Amino acid sequence: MVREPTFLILAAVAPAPLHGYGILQAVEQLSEGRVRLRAGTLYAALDRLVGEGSLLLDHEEAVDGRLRRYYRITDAGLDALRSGVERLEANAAAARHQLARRRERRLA
Amino acid sequence: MVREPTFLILAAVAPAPLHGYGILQAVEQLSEGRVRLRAGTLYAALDRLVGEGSLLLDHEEAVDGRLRRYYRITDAGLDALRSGVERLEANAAAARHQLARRRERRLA
DNA sequence: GTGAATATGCCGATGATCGGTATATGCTAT
DNA sequence: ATAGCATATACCGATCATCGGCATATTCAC
Repeated sequence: MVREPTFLILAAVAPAPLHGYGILQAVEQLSEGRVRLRAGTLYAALDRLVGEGSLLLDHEEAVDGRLRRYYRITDAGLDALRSGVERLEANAAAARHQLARRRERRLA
Repeated sequence: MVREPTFLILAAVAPAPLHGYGILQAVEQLSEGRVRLRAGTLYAALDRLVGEGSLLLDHEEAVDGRLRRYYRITDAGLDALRSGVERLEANAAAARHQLARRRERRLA
């Protein structure tokens, strides 16, 4: 399964191409501050996701002499993200069901 | 974050004490066949979860000369499971939101 | 002029999971 | 009878994503 940082990186890039540092901030917002990516995690994940075909380098932009490398999500990346969403929801629902079974058992 | 196999193990044990092999089968059912735990993953996770205080050894039972070791979830384990559920749901919702933003952008 | 934000990237360590193997019993089909 | 499968626990080395820290360079604010 795709892990939390990778999942949120894919989610961050889904709407439109975004550069590394922008992804860092987007992930923090998306997760309401719960997940602050380490730079090492981010750039390693970007390389890996490009290698897998989930992302691709869209273009590079120089802003104030600082290079921005924009990544775009691919169809394969979208598939991975969508199936990840379904998987998270299925696992959450299964766990909720188990917690409900526990409550029933407690009352019996 | 708690990973998928660990999360499903906690969910499996939530309703009532269960032994290792029973957990293996419960996780497979809970995940609708998507997750088949390796024995190594399972027993290592059980030891780890007991060490963390999320599970504890409830009792041992001998059935047909085979020892069954029953594990029970603790209050700390329930807290971990519940916050895991919320986290999965929040991440799934955030990703769905991003996918919707993408669709809006495509149409514009 | 010091520190924070922006921006990318490398590196070693950690740790959960994978995949395989070992051991032992009981059941079932050939 | 015996080979294979299910039950049941457990160890082992390998993999790999993430963590945590460090390096580098520029711009902006105090």
